[in-house]
Amino acid sequence: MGIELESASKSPSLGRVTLEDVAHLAKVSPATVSRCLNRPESVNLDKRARVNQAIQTLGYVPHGAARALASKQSRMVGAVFPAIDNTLFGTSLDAFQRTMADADYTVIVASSDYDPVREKQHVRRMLQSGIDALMLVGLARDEETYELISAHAIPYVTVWRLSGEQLHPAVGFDNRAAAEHLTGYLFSLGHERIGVLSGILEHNDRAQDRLAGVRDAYAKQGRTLADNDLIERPFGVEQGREMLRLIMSQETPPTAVVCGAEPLAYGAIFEAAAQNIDVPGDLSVAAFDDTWLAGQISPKLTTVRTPNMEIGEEAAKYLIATLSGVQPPLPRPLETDLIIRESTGRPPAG
Amino acid sequence: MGIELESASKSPSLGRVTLEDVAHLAKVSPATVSRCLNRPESVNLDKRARVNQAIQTLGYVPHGAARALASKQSRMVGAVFPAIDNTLFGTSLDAFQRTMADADYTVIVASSDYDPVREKQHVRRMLQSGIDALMLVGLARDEETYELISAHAIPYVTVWRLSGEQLHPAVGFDNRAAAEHLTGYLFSLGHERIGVLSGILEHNDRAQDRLAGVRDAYAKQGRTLADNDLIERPFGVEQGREMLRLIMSQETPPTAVVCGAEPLAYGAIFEAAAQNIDVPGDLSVAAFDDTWLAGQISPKLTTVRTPNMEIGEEAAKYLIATLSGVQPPLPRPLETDLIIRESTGRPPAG
DNA sequence: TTAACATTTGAAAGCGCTTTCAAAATTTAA
DNA sequence: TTAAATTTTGAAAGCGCTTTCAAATGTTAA
Repeated sequence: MGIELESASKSPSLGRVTLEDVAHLAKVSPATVSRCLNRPESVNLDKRARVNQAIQTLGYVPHGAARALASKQSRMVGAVFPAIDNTLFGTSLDAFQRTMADADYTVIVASSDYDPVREKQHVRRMLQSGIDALMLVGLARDEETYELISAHAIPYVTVWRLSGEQLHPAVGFDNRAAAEHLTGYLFSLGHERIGVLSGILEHNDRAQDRLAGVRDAYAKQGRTLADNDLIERPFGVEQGREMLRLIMSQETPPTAVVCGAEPLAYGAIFEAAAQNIDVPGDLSVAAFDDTWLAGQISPKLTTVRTPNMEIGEEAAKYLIATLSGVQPPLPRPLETDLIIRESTGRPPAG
Repeated sequence: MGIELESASKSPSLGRVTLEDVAHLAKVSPATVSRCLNRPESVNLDKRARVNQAIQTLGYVPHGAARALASKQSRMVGAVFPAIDNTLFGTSLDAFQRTMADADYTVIVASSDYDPVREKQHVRRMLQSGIDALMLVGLARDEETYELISAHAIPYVTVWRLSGEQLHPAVGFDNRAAAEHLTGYLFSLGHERIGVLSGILEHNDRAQDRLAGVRDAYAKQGRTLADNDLIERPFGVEQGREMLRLIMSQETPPTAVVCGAEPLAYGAIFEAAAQNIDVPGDLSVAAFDDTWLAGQISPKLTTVRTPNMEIGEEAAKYLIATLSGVQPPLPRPLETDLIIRESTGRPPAG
C-alpha cells in the first residue's frame, strides 16, 4: 500500500469551493446539495445532515451569479431615491433595507438628485444587475422608464405619494390632502395670507401635490394664493433663510408660511430670529416631515408627521409578498398627522 | 414564393433578448458582440456599428448574472454602515454611491446598527451576491469577518478611522488627535473640568478614539478625566439631553462638555436652554461632525469638521483604482478642522 | 407477497455570457 | 507577387448553479 495524500479526482483547496465540492464530500449528487439549499424539506434527514456538515467544513458560500443565472432570481432589489444624504429618505431607506434583509434580500441603492434622467440611468443599471424588484419615489417620470421596468417583468412600487388612478402600485400618503389640512388649520387660526416656501416643483410630484393642497385650502376660503407668496428653491436651510428674506421683504408680507420640507422651515425660523421676527407672534411657520429636530428646536415646529419609516417598510413588504407569489392587495394610503406645536399661532392683531 | 413572416430559426420577441439575438441580427458571432460590449476597440468599425444598431433596435440589456458568472466580475460593490438614516453616514454613502456610479459600479448597502454580528451577516450576504469590493466602517470586528473577506479575495477598505498599524487599508482621519485638539482648545480657554457625552463605546472604535483623545488632553494638563464626567448613551438628541441633565446634576458640574457626535450636542444645548444654563456663559459645548445644523443653531456650535463626504469619495476611488488593477498608494489620512463658533467660551468666573 | 403509489435521488441539459484557441482576413515586408 | 507578421473573427468550452426527467427507493394497500 502506497502513500496517497491527495484525492485522485479534483484538486482540492484550489480556488473557489463549489457546490460540487460539497457534493463530493457529502457523497451525494450536486442536485441534492442544491435541494438542501433551496428546499431542504425535500431531502432526507441524514443526507441533509451530511450536506450541512460538508458545507460547514468546507466553508462553502454559494455563488450568487450562478444561482441567479440558473434560477432567474437574484434576491436583490433596487431602490432609487431623490437623495440619500438626509434623515427623511434615510429613514425610509433604513426601514426598507432592514425589512428586505429580514427576508434575505440584498438592496442596491442610488440617488437620482431629483433628476429623471439620472433616475433612468440608475434603473437601467439596476436592471442589468438583475434586481428582482424595484422601489421608486413618486410617479413623475417618462413612460420610457416604466417600459424599461415592465420589459423586465419585475414587480415595482412607487412611494411617498398615492397613484391617482392606481396606474402603478404606490405606498404613500395624500400629500395634497395633508397640505390642505395644514393650510386649513392656519386659516382657522385667522391668517388670511399664507406664503409657500416650496422645494423645486419641477419633476417633484410630492411638492406639486403639496402646493395644490395649499391652493385647495385657499379656494375653500374663496381666496387665491398670490404669485408673490410662492417661492421655490432647492431643499436646504440656507434656501429656507433666503426664501424667508424674500417673502418678508414685501410691503405687507404674509402672516404665515407653509414650508415644503423641514430644512426649509428651520431656515425660515433661524432667519426670522436673525431679523427679530417673532415666531409665532409675527409669523407662523409650519412644515412637513416631523423629523427628529422638529420637536426640539425652539420654537417647536408645527408640522405634518409623514410616515417615513412606514413607507420604507410597507414598500418592502409589498414587494416581498409579490415576489413570493402572493398577490398582495394594493397598499392602503398611509396616515399623516398634524402635529401642532409652538411655531404657529394667531396672526398679529391689526 | 410563399409568405414567410417569421424567421425560420429562433422564435423572436419571446422572452428575453439575448446577446445571441443581437449577433443574429448583426450577422456576426456572439463572441464579436461580447467584444463590442467589453473591448470595442478590438472590433472592426463596420461590425461595431452593425452590432450597436442591433442592440438599439432590439433594446438589448446585458444579463448581469451571466456576465458575472463568465467574467468573474459583478460590477457591484458593498458598503455597510453602522446606520444609514442620518446625515453623517448618509453624506458618506451619497458620495460613495455617486463616485461608484460614475465608474459604472452598482452599490449594495446595509446598516449594521453598530452590531458586529449583524455586520458579519451583511458581509456574508454581500459576498454571496458577488460584490467585487467592500467598504466597512471602522476596524473593530472579529477576525472571522476579515477572513471571510479575504477568502473571497476581494479588495476592501475601512473608513472613518486610521488603521493603527496599517493592517487594513483605511480612508479616514485621526479621531484621537482631533479630540485631543478640541479638548486642548477647551483647556486653553481656562476650563479645568471637561465632561464627555459619548456615544456607546463598545464596538465603536471611533468613539473610543475620541475618548482617548480627550484623555490625552487631560494628561497634558496633568489631570485625569473623572469617572463622573464621562457618560455614554446611544446617539440621539434625547440621549444628549439626558446626559446633560445627569452630568450637570453633580454638586459642582464641569464647565464644558465634549460631545461624541452632533445630535448629542444639540440635545445638550436644548436641555441647557430648558434649564436656564447659559451656553457658553455657564457651560461650553463642543462636538464633532459639522453637520448642516451646526452653523445654524443658536448658539452656533463649536465643532470639529470631519471629512464626511471626502471619506465616501476617497474610499470609492481607492476601491475603483484597486479594481482596475492599479495598485493605489495607501490613502493618506484626511484632515479635520476645528471650527470655533459660539457654543464655547471662557469658563464662568469664580 | 406483490402491485400500486409516493417519495427521494442523480444524470444531464441548460441559464446567457466570456474567453481561449485556431482559422480567416488583412496588412506589411521582401 | 508571395511569404511572413498582424489583426480580426468564430467555434466551442466552460463559469457554478437549478431543474427536469426518469430511475431508484420506500411505503401502503390488497
